[in-house]
Amino acid sequence: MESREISRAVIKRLPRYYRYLGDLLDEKVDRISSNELSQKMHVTASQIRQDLNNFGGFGQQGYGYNVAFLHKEIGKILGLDVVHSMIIIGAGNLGQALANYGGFDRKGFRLEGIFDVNPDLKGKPVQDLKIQMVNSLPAFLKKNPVEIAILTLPRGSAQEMADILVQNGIRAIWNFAHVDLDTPENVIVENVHLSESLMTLSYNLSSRNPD
Amino acid sequence: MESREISRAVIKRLPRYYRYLGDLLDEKVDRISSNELSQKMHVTASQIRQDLNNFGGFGQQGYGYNVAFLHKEIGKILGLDVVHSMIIIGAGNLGQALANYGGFDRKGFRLEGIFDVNPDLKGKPVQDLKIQMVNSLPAFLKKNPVEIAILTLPRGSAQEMADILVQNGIRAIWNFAHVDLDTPENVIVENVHLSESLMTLSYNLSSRNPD
DNA sequence: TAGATTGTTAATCGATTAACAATC
DNA sequence: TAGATTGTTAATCGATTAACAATC
Repeated sequence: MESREISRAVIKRLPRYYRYLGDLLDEKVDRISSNELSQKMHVTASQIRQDLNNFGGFGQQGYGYNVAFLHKEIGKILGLDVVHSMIIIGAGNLGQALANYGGFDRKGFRLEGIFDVNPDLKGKPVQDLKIQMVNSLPAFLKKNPVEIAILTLPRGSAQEMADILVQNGIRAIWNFAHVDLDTPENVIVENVHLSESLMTLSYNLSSRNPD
Repeated sequence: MESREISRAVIKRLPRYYRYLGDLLDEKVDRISSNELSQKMHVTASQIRQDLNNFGGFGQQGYGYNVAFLHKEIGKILGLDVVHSMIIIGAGNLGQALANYGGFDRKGFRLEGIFDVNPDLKGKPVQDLKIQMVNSLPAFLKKNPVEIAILTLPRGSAQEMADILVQNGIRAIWNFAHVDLDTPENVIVENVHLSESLMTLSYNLSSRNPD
Protein backbone atom coordinates (compact mmCIF):
# COMPACT_ATOMS: atom_id res chain seq x y z
CA MET A 1 0.00 0.00 0.00
CA GLU A 2 2.56 2.55 1.17
CA SER A 3 5.51 3.09 -1.12
CA ARG A 4 7.83 4.97 1.22
CA GLU A 5 9.02 3.11 4.28
CA ILE A 6 8.05 4.89 7.49
CA SER A 7 10.47 4.46 10.36
CA ARG A 8 9.42 2.33 13.28
CA ALA A 9 10.05 5.20 15.69
CA VAL A 10 7.43 7.30 13.92
CA ILE A 11 4.87 4.51 13.87
CA LYS A 12 5.29 3.85 17.57
CA ARG A 13 4.38 7.48 18.24
CA LEU A 14 1.20 7.50 16.19
CA PRO A 15 -1.04 5.80 18.77
CA ARG A 16 0.00 8.39 21.31
CA TYR A 17 -0.93 11.24 18.96
CA TYR A 18 -4.19 9.46 18.36
CA ARG A 19 -4.89 9.27 22.08
CA TYR A 20 -4.16 12.94 22.71
CA LEU A 21 -6.27 13.99 19.75
CA GLY A 22 -9.11 11.83 21.02
CA ASP A 23 -8.87 13.56 24.39
CA LEU A 24 -8.90 16.99 22.73
CA LEU A 25 -11.93 15.91 20.76
CA ASP A 26 -13.70 14.98 24.00
CA GLU A 27 -12.81 18.42 25.33
CA LYS A 28 -14.45 19.92 22.24
CA VAL A 29 -11.22 21.51 21.03
CA ASP A 30 -11.53 22.36 17.33
CA ARG A 31 -8.01 23.19 16.33
CA ILE A 32 -4.50 22.85 17.71
CA SER A 33 -1.08 23.99 16.58
CA SER A 34 1.96 21.75 16.62
CA ASN A 35 3.34 24.04 19.29
CA GLU A 36 0.37 23.67 21.65
CA LEU A 37 0.29 19.92 21.13
CA SER A 38 4.02 19.68 21.71
CA GLN A 39 3.60 21.28 25.13
CA LYS A 40 0.82 18.91 26.10
CA MET A 41 2.72 15.84 24.96
CA HIS A 42 6.22 16.89 26.01
CA VAL A 43 7.72 16.42 22.58
CA THR A 44 9.04 19.00 20.12
CA ALA A 45 6.71 20.75 17.71
CA SER A 46 9.22 19.95 15.02
CA GLN A 47 8.87 16.25 15.65
CA ILE A 48 5.09 16.43 15.44
CA ARG A 49 5.22 18.22 12.11
CA GLN A 50 7.87 15.87 10.75
CA ASP A 51 5.95 12.80 11.90
CA LEU A 52 2.66 13.92 10.40
CA ASN A 53 4.24 14.96 7.14
CA ASN A 54 5.32 11.41 6.55
CA PHE A 55 1.69 10.78 5.73
CA GLY A 56 0.70 14.04 4.07
CA GLY A 57 -0.10 17.62 4.89
CA PHE A 58 -2.86 17.49 7.46
CA GLY A 59 -2.46 21.06 8.68
CA GLN A 60 -2.93 24.52 7.35
CA GLN A 61 -0.45 27.38 7.59
CA GLY A 62 -1.52 30.07 10.00
CA TYR A 63 -4.24 27.84 11.44
CA GLY A 64 -2.77 24.62 12.73
CA TYR A 65 -4.49 21.26 12.66
CA ASN A 66 -8.19 20.50 12.77
CA VAL A 67 -8.49 18.11 15.68
CA ALA A 68 -11.38 16.01 14.38
CA PHE A 69 -9.84 15.69 10.93
CA LEU A 70 -6.38 14.81 12.18
CA HIS A 71 -7.80 12.29 14.65
CA LYS A 72 -9.73 10.59 11.90
CA GLU A 73 -6.77 10.58 9.53
CA ILE A 74 -4.39 9.06 12.07
CA GLY A 75 -7.09 6.51 12.84
CA LYS A 76 -7.14 5.58 9.17
CA ILE A 77 -3.35 5.34 9.04
CA LEU A 78 -3.46 2.99 12.03
CA GLY A 79 -6.12 0.90 10.34
CA LEU A 80 -8.73 1.69 12.98
CA ASP A 81 -11.36 2.51 10.38
CA VAL A 82 -11.82 -1.15 9.60
CA VAL A 83 -12.79 -4.04 11.84
CA HIS A 84 -10.07 -6.52 12.70
CA SER A 85 -10.93 -10.06 13.68
CA MET A 86 -8.97 -11.73 16.47
CA ILE A 87 -8.70 -15.00 18.33
CA ILE A 88 -7.00 -15.70 21.62
CA ILE A 89 -4.79 -18.75 21.95
CA GLY A 90 -4.29 -19.62 25.59
CA ALA A 91 -7.21 -19.11 27.95
CA GLY A 92 -5.14 -18.69 31.09
CA ASN A 93 -5.25 -15.68 33.38
CA LEU A 94 -3.93 -13.25 30.83
CA GLY A 95 -5.90 -14.68 27.91
CA GLN A 96 -9.16 -14.44 29.82
CA ALA A 97 -8.32 -10.97 31.11
CA LEU A 98 -7.74 -9.73 27.56
CA ALA A 99 -10.95 -11.39 26.42
CA ASN A 100 -12.88 -9.63 29.16
CA TYR A 101 -11.38 -6.25 28.39
CA GLY A 102 -14.01 -4.40 26.42
CA GLY A 103 -11.78 -1.59 25.20
CA PHE A 104 -10.45 -3.31 22.10
CA ASP A 105 -13.93 -3.90 20.77
CA ARG A 106 -14.66 -0.20 20.83
CA LYS A 107 -11.61 0.43 18.67
CA GLY A 108 -12.69 -2.06 16.03
CA PHE A 109 -10.95 -5.20 17.22
CA ARG A 110 -13.45 -8.03 17.36
CA LEU A 111 -12.76 -11.17 19.31
CA GLU A 112 -14.09 -14.17 17.44
CA GLY A 113 -12.79 -17.09 19.47
CA ILE A 114 -10.76 -18.23 22.42
CA PHE A 115 -8.82 -21.48 22.47
CA ASP A 116 -6.87 -23.61 24.91
CA VAL A 117 -5.35 -27.08 25.17
CA ASN A 118 -6.70 -27.78 28.64
CA PRO A 119 -9.82 -30.00 28.31
CA ASP A 120 -11.05 -28.76 31.69
CA LEU A 121 -11.66 -25.36 30.12
CA LYS A 122 -13.66 -26.72 27.18
CA GLY A 123 -16.95 -24.89 26.84
CA LYS A 124 -16.25 -22.43 29.63
CA PRO A 125 -17.95 -19.13 28.81
CA VAL A 126 -15.75 -16.05 28.43
CA GLN A 127 -17.56 -12.89 27.41
CA ASP A 128 -20.03 -14.03 24.77
CA LEU A 129 -17.75 -16.86 23.66
CA LYS A 130 -16.99 -20.38 24.83
CA ILE A 131 -13.49 -21.71 25.17
CA GLN A 132 -12.69 -24.14 22.37
CA MET A 133 -9.98 -26.75 22.07
CA VAL A 134 -6.96 -25.87 19.94
CA ASN A 135 -7.33 -29.04 17.88
CA SER A 136 -10.50 -27.52 16.42
CA LEU A 137 -8.56 -24.43 15.39
CA PRO A 138 -7.80 -25.36 11.76
CA ALA A 139 -11.45 -26.15 11.08
CA PHE A 140 -12.51 -22.95 12.82
CA LEU A 141 -10.15 -20.79 10.77
CA LYS A 142 -11.32 -22.40 7.55
CA LYS A 143 -14.88 -21.34 8.34
CA ASN A 144 -13.98 -18.03 9.99
CA PRO A 145 -10.94 -16.34 8.49
CA VAL A 146 -9.20 -14.35 11.22
CA GLU A 147 -6.46 -11.74 10.88
CA ILE A 148 -4.91 -11.54 14.34
CA ALA A 149 -4.02 -14.23 16.86
CA ILE A 150 -3.28 -13.22 20.42
CA LEU A 151 -0.75 -15.62 21.88
CA THR A 152 -1.08 -15.93 25.64
CA LEU A 153 0.66 -19.23 26.10
CA PRO A 154 3.63 -20.56 28.05
CA ARG A 155 6.79 -19.92 26.08
CA GLY A 156 7.41 -23.60 25.48
CA SER A 157 4.39 -24.05 23.23
CA ALA A 158 4.36 -20.64 21.55
CA GLN A 159 6.53 -21.37 18.51
CA GLU A 160 4.70 -24.58 17.67
CA MET A 161 1.38 -22.77 17.90
CA ALA A 162 2.66 -19.87 15.81
CA ASP A 163 3.55 -22.33 13.05
CA ILE A 164 0.04 -23.78 13.12
CA LEU A 165 -1.53 -20.32 13.07
CA VAL A 166 0.55 -19.22 10.11
CA GLN A 167 -0.28 -22.40 8.23
CA ASN A 168 -3.94 -21.64 8.76
CA GLY A 169 -3.85 -18.14 7.39
CA ILE A 170 -3.27 -15.93 10.42
CA ARG A 171 -1.59 -12.73 9.26
CA ALA A 172 -0.52 -11.15 12.53
CA ILE A 173 0.43 -12.37 15.99
CA TRP A 174 0.18 -10.30 19.14
CA ASN A 175 2.71 -12.25 21.14
CA PHE A 176 2.63 -12.26 24.94
CA ALA A 177 4.82 -15.36 25.26
CA HIS A 178 8.39 -14.75 26.39
CA VAL A 179 10.01 -15.87 23.18
CA ASP A 180 10.96 -14.37 19.87
CA LEU A 181 8.82 -16.11 17.31
CA ASP A 182 10.23 -17.29 14.04
CA THR A 183 7.67 -16.56 11.32
CA PRO A 184 7.59 -15.87 7.58
CA GLU A 185 8.39 -12.31 6.58
CA ASN A 186 4.83 -11.42 5.63
CA VAL A 187 3.46 -12.34 9.05
CA ILE A 188 3.40 -9.44 11.49
CA VAL A 189 4.54 -10.08 15.04
CA GLU A 190 4.03 -7.51 17.76
CA ASN A 191 5.59 -8.52 21.05
CA VAL A 192 4.41 -7.63 24.53
CA HIS A 193 7.13 -8.93 26.78
CA LEU A 194 5.81 -7.99 30.20
CA SER A 195 8.69 -9.41 32.15
CA GLU A 196 11.15 -7.38 30.07
CA SER A 197 9.15 -4.26 30.78
CA LEU A 198 9.30 -5.01 34.48
CA MET A 199 13.06 -5.59 34.27
CA THR A 200 13.51 -2.20 32.65
CA LEU A 201 11.62 -0.71 35.56
CA SER A 202 13.80 -2.65 37.96
CA TYR A 203 16.94 -1.36 36.25
CA ASN A 204 15.81 2.21 36.71
CA LEU A 205 14.96 1.52 40.31
CA SER A 206 18.46 0.23 40.96
CA SER A 207 20.47 2.71 38.92
CA ARG A 208 18.60 5.94 39.55
CA ASN A 209 18.81 5.22 43.22
CA PRO A 210 18.65 8.70 44.75
CA ASP A 211 20.14 7.64 48.10
CA MET B 1 24.82 4.81 41.73
CA GLU B 2 25.84 4.94 38.07
CA SER B 3 27.75 8.01 37.04
CA ARG B 4 27.56 7.70 33.26
CA GLU B 5 24.12 7.90 31.71
CA ILE B 6 23.27 4.77 29.73
CA SER B 7 21.01 5.29 26.76
CA ARG B 8 17.46 4.02 26.96
CA ALA B 9 17.97 1.98 23.79
CA VAL B 10 20.71 -0.02 25.47
CA ILE B 11 18.70 -0.61 28.63
CA LYS B 12 15.71 -1.87 26.67
CA ARG B 13 17.96 -4.51 25.10
CA LEU B 14 19.38 -5.85 28.36
CA PRO B 15 16.39 -8.01 29.32
CA ARG B 16 16.58 -9.71 25.95
CA TYR B 17 20.27 -10.50 26.42
CA TYR B 18 19.38 -11.79 29.84
CA ARG B 19 16.74 -14.08 28.39
CA TYR B 20 19.02 -15.51 25.72
CA LEU B 21 21.82 -16.08 28.22
CA GLY B 22 19.37 -17.83 30.53
CA ASP B 23 18.38 -20.12 27.69
CA LEU B 24 22.03 -20.86 26.89
CA LEU B 25 22.59 -21.63 30.55
CA ASP B 26 19.72 -24.11 30.44
CA GLU B 27 21.35 -25.68 27.41
CA LYS B 28 24.56 -26.03 29.43
CA VAL B 29 26.53 -23.77 27.11
CA ASP B 30 29.65 -22.53 28.89
CA ARG B 31 30.93 -19.78 26.64
CA ILE B 32 29.71 -17.74 23.70
CA SER B 33 31.29 -15.17 21.42
CA SER B 34 29.60 -11.94 20.47
CA ASN B 35 29.47 -13.29 16.95
CA GLU B 36 27.64 -16.49 17.85
CA LEU B 37 25.21 -14.59 20.07
CA SER B 38 24.61 -12.03 17.35
CA GLN B 39 23.51 -14.77 14.98
CA LYS B 40 21.12 -16.23 17.53
CA MET B 41 19.60 -12.88 18.40
CA HIS B 42 19.64 -11.30 14.95
CA VAL B 43 21.60 -8.26 16.03
CA THR B 44 25.16 -7.23 15.16
CA ALA B 45 28.08 -8.53 17.18
CA SER B 46 29.30 -4.97 17.34
CA GLN B 47 26.14 -3.87 19.08
CA ILE B 48 26.43 -6.62 21.66
CA ARG B 49 30.02 -5.67 22.47
CA GLN B 50 29.17 -1.98 22.61
CA ASP B 51 26.15 -2.57 24.80
CA LEU B 52 28.01 -4.76 27.27
CA ASN B 53 30.96 -2.42 27.46
CA ASN B 54 28.72 0.27 28.82
CA PHE B 55 28.84 -1.70 32.04
CA GLY B 56 32.36 -3.08 31.98
CA GLY B 57 34.47 -5.71 30.27
CA PHE B 58 32.66 -8.97 30.83
CA GLY B 59 34.45 -10.91 28.11
CA GLN B 60 37.93 -12.14 27.41
CA GLN B 61 39.86 -11.73 24.19
CA GLY B 62 40.25 -14.94 22.26
CA TYR B 63 37.63 -16.66 24.43
CA GLY B 64 34.37 -14.77 24.35
CA TYR B 65 31.96 -14.48 27.24
CA ASN B 66 31.34 -16.91 30.04
CA VAL B 67 27.61 -17.53 29.87
CA ALA B 68 26.96 -18.06 33.56
CA PHE B 69 29.03 -15.04 34.55
CA LEU B 70 27.53 -12.71 31.98
CA HIS B 71 24.02 -13.86 32.85
CA LYS B 72 24.62 -13.14 36.50
CA GLU B 73 26.19 -9.76 35.78
CA ILE B 74 23.33 -8.60 33.57
CA GLY B 75 20.96 -9.83 36.26
CA LYS B 76 22.73 -7.58 38.73
CA ILE B 77 22.62 -4.63 36.37
CA LEU B 78 18.88 -5.16 36.00
CA GLY B 79 18.49 -5.33 39.76
CA LEU B 80 17.31 -8.92 39.69
CA ASP B 81 19.70 -9.93 42.45
CA VAL B 82 17.52 -8.22 45.04
CA VAL B 83 13.89 -8.76 45.93
CA HIS B 84 11.47 -6.04 44.86
CA SER B 85 8.19 -5.56 46.69
CA MET B 86 5.07 -4.77 44.69
CA ILE B 87 1.39 -4.02 45.14
CA ILE B 88 -1.35 -4.10 42.55
CA ILE B 89 -3.84 -1.24 42.41
CA GLY B 90 -6.95 -2.30 40.55
CA ALA B 91 -8.14 -5.87 40.99
CA GLY B 92 -9.98 -6.10 37.69
CA ASN B 93 -9.31 -8.70 35.02
CA LEU B 94 -5.81 -7.55 34.29
CA GLY B 95 -4.87 -6.90 37.92
CA GLN B 96 -5.96 -10.36 38.96
CA ALA B 97 -4.28 -11.95 35.95
CA LEU B 98 -0.96 -10.32 36.86
CA ALA B 99 -1.41 -11.36 40.50
CA ASN B 100 -1.95 -14.94 39.43
CA TYR B 101 1.05 -14.99 37.14
CA GLY B 102 3.75 -16.77 39.06
CA GLY B 103 6.66 -15.80 36.81
CA PHE B 104 7.48 -12.49 38.44
CA ASP B 105 7.96 -14.13 41.77
CA ARG B 106 10.66 -16.37 40.37
CA LYS B 107 12.56 -13.32 39.18
CA GLY B 108 12.51 -11.68 42.59
CA PHE B 109 9.38 -9.56 42.36
CA ARG B 110 7.23 -10.20 45.40
CA LEU B 111 3.59 -9.23 45.43
CA GLU B 112 2.63 -7.92 48.85
CA GLY B 113 -0.89 -6.67 48.35
CA ILE B 114 -3.75 -6.12 45.94
CA PHE B 115 -6.19 -3.25 46.23
CA ASP B 116 -9.43 -2.06 44.66
CA VAL B 117 -12.16 0.52 45.22
CA ASN B 118 -15.01 -1.91 44.61
CA PRO B 119 -16.41 -3.05 48.00
CA ASP B 120 -17.78 -6.21 46.39
CA LEU B 121 -14.21 -7.40 45.94
CA LYS B 122 -13.21 -6.79 49.55
CA GLY B 123 -11.60 -9.87 51.06
CA LYS B 124 -11.70 -11.86 47.85
CA PRO B 125 -8.70 -14.19 47.78
CA VAL B 126 -6.17 -13.79 44.97
CA GLN B 127 -3.14 -16.04 45.16
CA ASP B 128 -2.19 -16.02 48.83
CA LEU B 129 -3.53 -12.50 49.31
CA LYS B 130 -6.91 -10.94 49.94
CA ILE B 131 -8.17 -7.92 48.04
CA GLN B 132 -8.07 -4.83 50.24
CA MET B 133 -9.80 -1.49 49.87
CA VAL B 134 -7.73 1.40 48.55
CA ASN B 135 -8.68 3.59 51.49
CA SER B 136 -6.56 1.32 53.66
CA LEU B 137 -3.58 1.85 51.35
CA PRO B 138 -1.82 4.66 53.28
CA ALA B 139 -1.92 2.67 56.50
CA PHE B 140 -0.73 -0.45 54.68
CA LEU B 141 2.22 1.34 53.10
CA LYS B 142 3.22 2.80 56.44
CA LYS B 143 3.50 -0.68 57.89
CA ASN B 144 4.82 -2.35 54.74
CA PRO B 145 7.07 -0.14 52.65
CA VAL B 146 6.68 -1.12 49.00
CA GLU B 147 8.80 -0.10 46.03
CA ILE B 148 6.62 -0.79 43.01
CA ALA B 149 2.93 -0.17 42.40
CA ILE B 150 1.26 -1.90 39.47
CA LEU B 151 -1.51 0.34 38.17
CA THR B 152 -4.27 -1.65 36.51
CA LEU B 153 -7.02 0.91 36.74
CA PRO B 154 -9.35 2.73 34.34
CA ARG B 155 -7.56 5.75 32.95
CA GLY B 156 -9.89 8.17 34.71
CA SER B 157 -8.67 7.29 38.19
CA ALA B 158 -5.03 6.55 37.40
CA GLN B 159 -3.51 10.02 37.95
CA GLU B 160 -5.31 10.54 41.24
CA MET B 161 -4.11 7.16 42.46
CA ALA B 162 -0.56 7.84 41.27
CA ASP B 163 -0.52 10.99 43.40
CA ILE B 164 -1.61 9.03 46.45
CA LEU B 165 0.97 6.33 45.81
CA VAL B 166 3.78 8.85 45.45
CA GLN B 167 2.70 10.62 48.62
CA ASN B 168 2.92 7.31 50.43
CA GLY B 169 6.43 6.47 49.35
CA ILE B 170 6.02 4.37 46.21
CA ARG B 171 9.16 4.75 44.10
CA ALA B 172 8.09 3.16 40.83
CA ILE B 173 4.87 2.69 38.93
CA TRP B 174 4.25 -0.01 36.35
CA ASN B 175 1.45 1.72 34.54
CA PHE B 176 -1.12 -0.23 32.54
CA ALA B 177 -3.64 2.64 32.44
CA HIS B 178 -3.98 4.43 29.10
CA VAL B 179 -2.64 7.74 30.32
CA ASP B 180 0.70 9.42 30.70
CA LEU B 181 1.16 9.90 34.41
CA ASP B 182 2.49 13.13 35.83
CA THR B 183 4.88 12.26 38.65
CA PRO B 184 7.92 13.76 40.37
CA GLU B 185 11.20 13.23 38.59
CA ASN B 186 12.53 10.70 41.08
CA VAL B 187 9.55 8.39 40.60
CA ILE B 188 10.04 5.81 37.88
CA VAL B 189 7.16 5.15 35.51
CA GLU B 190 7.22 2.25 33.10
CA ASN B 191 4.25 2.21 30.77
CA VAL B 192 2.56 -0.80 29.24
CA HIS B 193 0.06 0.67 26.84
CA LEU B 194 -1.54 -2.45 25.42
CA SER B 195 -3.94 -0.65 23.12
CA GLU B 196 -1.04 1.27 21.58
CA SER B 197 0.79 -1.97 20.98
CA LEU B 198 -2.28 -3.38 19.24
CA MET B 199 -2.59 -0.22 17.13
CA THR B 200 1.01 -0.63 15.99
CA LEU B 201 0.16 -4.16 14.95
CA SER B 202 -2.91 -2.86 13.16
CA TYR B 203 -0.82 -0.28 11.31
CA ASN B 204 1.52 -2.96 10.04
CA LEU B 205 -1.44 -5.09 9.00
CA SER B 206 -2.84 -2.24 6.92
CA SER B 207 0.35 -0.87 5.44
CA ARG B 208 2.35 -4.01 4.78
CA ASN B 209 -0.64 -5.44 3.00
CA PRO B 210 0.96 -7.90 0.59
CA ASP B 211 -2.05 -8.05 -1.76
C1' DT C 1 -2.61 42.87 4.54
C1' DA C 2 -0.08 41.21 8.69
C1' DG C 3 0.38 37.40 11.68
C1' DA C 4 0.55 32.76 12.45
C1' DT C 5 1.89 28.38 11.58
C1' DT C 6 2.72 24.81 8.47
C1' DG C 7 5.70 21.94 5.33
C1' DT C 8 10.27 21.08 4.35
C1' DT C 9 15.21 21.66 3.96
C1' DA C 10 19.43 21.94 6.50
C1' DA C 11 22.08 21.22 10.81
C1' DT C 12 22.79 18.60 14.78
C1' DC C 13 22.78 14.94 17.61
C1' DG C 14 22.89 10.19 18.95
C1' DA C 15 22.95 5.43 17.93
C1' DT C 16 24.66 1.75 15.12
C1' DT C 17 28.13 -0.45 12.50
C1' DA C 18 32.80 -1.19 10.92
C1' DA C 19 37.49 -1.63 11.76
C1' DC C 20 41.40 -2.85 14.19
C1' DA C 21 44.80 -2.68 17.89
C1' DA C 22 45.10 -4.92 22.31
C1' DT C 23 45.34 -9.15 24.54
C1' DC C 24 43.97 -13.61 26.16
C1' DT D 1 53.36 -18.77 19.41
C1' DA D 2 49.30 -18.27 16.35
C1' DG D 3 44.47 -17.72 16.36
C1' DA D 4 40.52 -15.87 18.13
C1' DT D 5 37.86 -12.46 19.93
C1' DT D 6 37.31 -8.68 22.84
C1' DG D 7 37.31 -3.60 23.96
C1' DT D 8 37.35 0.66 21.82
C1' DT D 9 37.98 4.22 18.38
C1' DA D 10 36.44 5.95 14.04
C1' DA D 11 32.99 6.07 10.28
C1' DT D 12 28.37 5.78 8.97
C1' DC D 13 23.76 6.00 9.28
C1' DG D 14 19.34 7.56 10.86
C1' DA D 15 16.52 10.26 13.76
C1' DT D 16 15.67 14.60 15.97
C1' DT D 17 15.81 19.46 16.15
C1' DA D 18 16.32 24.03 14.22
C1' DA D 19 15.39 27.27 10.83
C1' DC D 20 12.82 29.51 7.50
C1' DA D 21 10.44 30.11 3.10
C1' DA D 22 5.79 29.09 1.63
C1' DT D 23 1.17 30.08 2.36
C1' DC D 24 -3.21 30.25 4.66
